[in-house]
Amino acid sequence: MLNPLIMKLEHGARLTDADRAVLEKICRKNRQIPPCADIITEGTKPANVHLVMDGFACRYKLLPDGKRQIMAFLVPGDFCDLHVAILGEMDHSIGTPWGCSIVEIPKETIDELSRDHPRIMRALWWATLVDEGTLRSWLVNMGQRPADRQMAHLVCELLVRLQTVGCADADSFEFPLSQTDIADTLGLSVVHVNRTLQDLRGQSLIVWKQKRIHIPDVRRLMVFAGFNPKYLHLRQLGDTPS
Amino acid sequence: MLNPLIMKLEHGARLTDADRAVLEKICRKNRQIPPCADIITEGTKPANVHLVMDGFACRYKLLPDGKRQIMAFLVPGDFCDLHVAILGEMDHSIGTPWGCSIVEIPKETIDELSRDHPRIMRALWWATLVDEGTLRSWLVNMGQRPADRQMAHLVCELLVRLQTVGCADADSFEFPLSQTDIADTLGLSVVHVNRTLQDLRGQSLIVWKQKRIHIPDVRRLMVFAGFNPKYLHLRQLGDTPS
DNA sequence: CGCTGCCTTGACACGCCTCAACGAGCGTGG
DNA sequence: CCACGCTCGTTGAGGCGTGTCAAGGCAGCG
Repeated sequence: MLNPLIMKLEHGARLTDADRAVLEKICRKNRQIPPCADIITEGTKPANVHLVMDGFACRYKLLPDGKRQIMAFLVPGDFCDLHVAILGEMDHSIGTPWGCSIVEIPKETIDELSRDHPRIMRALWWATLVDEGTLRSWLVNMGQRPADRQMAHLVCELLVRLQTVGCADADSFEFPLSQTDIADTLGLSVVHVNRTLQDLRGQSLIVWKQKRIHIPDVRRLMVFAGFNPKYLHLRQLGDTPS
Repeated sequence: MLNPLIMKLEHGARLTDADRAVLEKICRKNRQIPPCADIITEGTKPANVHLVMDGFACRYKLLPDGKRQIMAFLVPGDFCDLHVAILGEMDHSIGTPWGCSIVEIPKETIDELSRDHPRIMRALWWATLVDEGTLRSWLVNMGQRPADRQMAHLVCELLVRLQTVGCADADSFEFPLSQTDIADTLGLSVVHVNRTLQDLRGQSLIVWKQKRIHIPDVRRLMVFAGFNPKYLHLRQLGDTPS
């Protein structure tokens, strides 16, 4: 199986074989995180940089009244805290209610990359900026779309992102989240998520069972959601260099 | 009057007098943007980098059905498109329904900075990451807070950010936006924004008239909004280096 | 076997939206 | 100088989307 980080970065920059070898070496030591564990907690300053290699994690924030807002899903190839060296303390937490495997990369390795491998470093900044674009897209989603299209949009995004790293086939992917997780992502109640989901299933837009989402007609779902993948800034691998 | 960019970056890195002089020089050629003009339009690739020096601008996205979502306010010292060299095409627009003044910085100048002034460059990345933190905070705002607290939170954020660049006094600041702009920011209808505002005024939390917002009791508003400025990652100027 | 977590359903309440109309302020042109 | 048209803020009435509360079903698991 191919390395998801490399697969992802190929969409953000042209890598050489040497670059790939360096990345491959960095990703060697996988570590399994059990379900419901935090990877990084708000207010701390992680010593290493964390990278998801398998499964799902999420950025989230807990409010004083116990509400939780999920602000991003981290899928294989995504960094948790690439920027913490610049920013200092984490202003949110990263956890995995579902379990995942990660790689811990020493900060010094990142420093070495920025010194010796400018192409890789540029690709890492590309990834950070795509994260920001994704965040903006979520904001549009929450602000302007009704619940059913919000949910559809989220599913489209995950399909494309997972395909990019080889973790989804043409019309389905594994999806370990609970309806409560979706509710905290979209700012809806669980009850409403449930009903909306039934509605989407009734329209044959999304079929979700046994921790797997299947999409009978991808194009129809994308139209329904108003999904435009441009914000992910994926370069088709044959494109001219940017 | 002091340069807002320098004032802002002082919160993100330790600058030397030489750094300040370089930044000062970069900001010399102001250009006025008339109200309702776009500074950068979605789908284009700007040739220069744009920096707001006075007034307000905003990142926004237009949906096919005409809805608008404002995703960020850009105040003096904020960059519009620092990252476009890495990302390629803009995935959203930047405009100013209210007029503002900006500086255009050639890309080559940014390249020079990254070669010759690593401290400044680091500060610029800090600014980008703070933008991302702000975006996350807006997501929490929209997802978890009712309209009145959303609005209060937005006002708190703007007060602090404008104070940082010397554009607000202790309890008030100029605010040229319309209620429609606020509605498109928070994902609410104008009518509801209007009523919520009256409610806040009734509680003496916010007084907004003649394009100026005044806050009778800042601490009370922050508590009401659940505002915690940590996400802005402002270093107090006496702090130890990060 | 009886937990416990998750999904599901129903009834009801409320926040927020839409439509529609009107008023205040202001620039423009007759 | 006033009439006009524009934008923006304000109000009212009514409806829908979504939240809350509460209960029950089902599967997984110790």
